[in-house]
Amino acid sequence: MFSEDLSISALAPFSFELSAEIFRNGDAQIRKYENGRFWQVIRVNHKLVRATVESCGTVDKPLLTVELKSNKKMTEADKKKVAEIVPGLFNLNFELEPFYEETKNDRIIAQLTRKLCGLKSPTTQSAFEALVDSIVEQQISLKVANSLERKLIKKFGDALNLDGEVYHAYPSAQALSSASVAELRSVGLSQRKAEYIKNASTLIAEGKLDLETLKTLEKAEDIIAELDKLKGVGVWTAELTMLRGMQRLEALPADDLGLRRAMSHYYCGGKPISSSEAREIAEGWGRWKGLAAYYLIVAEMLEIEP
DNA sequence: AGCCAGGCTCTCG
DNA sequence: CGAGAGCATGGC
Repeated sequence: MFSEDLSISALAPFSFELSAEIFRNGDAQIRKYENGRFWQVIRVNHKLVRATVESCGTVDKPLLTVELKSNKKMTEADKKKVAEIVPGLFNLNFELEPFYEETKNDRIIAQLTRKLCGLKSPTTQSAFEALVDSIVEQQISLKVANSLERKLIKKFGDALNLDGEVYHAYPSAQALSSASVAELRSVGLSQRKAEYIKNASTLIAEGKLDLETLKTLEKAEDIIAELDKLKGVGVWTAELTMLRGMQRLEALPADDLGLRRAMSHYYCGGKPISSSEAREIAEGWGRWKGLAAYYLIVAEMLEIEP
């Protein structure tokens, strides 16, 4: 087993503890945060590497240490690649101050951002992962979806064996493309979702769809429109893919039940709201409405009141 | 037991 | 076109 260490800085303010909290009840073989340590398998130049991240700085002077373990020897080029990948996972280079400035007129968001200062939203290593997860999560409860996602990852994701402990990377588009619909269904997916996932994976594996280019489009609405063309992908799935997998935080997923619950909790005394009411409330949230939405969801999860 | 859960497509009228 | 059925599994 080979081991390497490096340290990575982040734009302040950044709270690693708050930002990693969302992974607390993750799967230890996939991605988890526990006792101040976050780990997951990442793909680095075709090698599988377990990255373990800890904070050794503060919110105002953030610094992270990353420990890498692999069965293959890692080069300087690999370490350099990790120094690009890890900041993406936690949006380390996103500047929060302009976001805080733009939302200061919304009393509730302003108070929550103060209590959650330094919280950044996570991003999957590839946009593909966010797309597939979002398709899996359509309509069903998050508990069911998480169970299906874990099965999908463990069945189709490459395994990394370190000292007898097995970890899984997220399945590649190639792996899900070459699986049969029946195999995909065996993890509990419906016929339709298995077809959607196989279809999107095949387009990507064949180079007919490039999500990593799509995410650079200037207008968020163009990204959503492009994703929406995929079979099985509507606006909700497109917005979640963008927010979770493309570091594009402009979209407000107003159709999202979880967000509407959080908004109703903080803005309407728990009375259920429609998606158009959600859009009205979010008028004052500035440019990164998806990030404001994330603050609400995390605040609700941590039972923080303004 | 049965209904709903962080949607979407297809089919009818 | 708008409304309605169907989907997979787990929790209540």
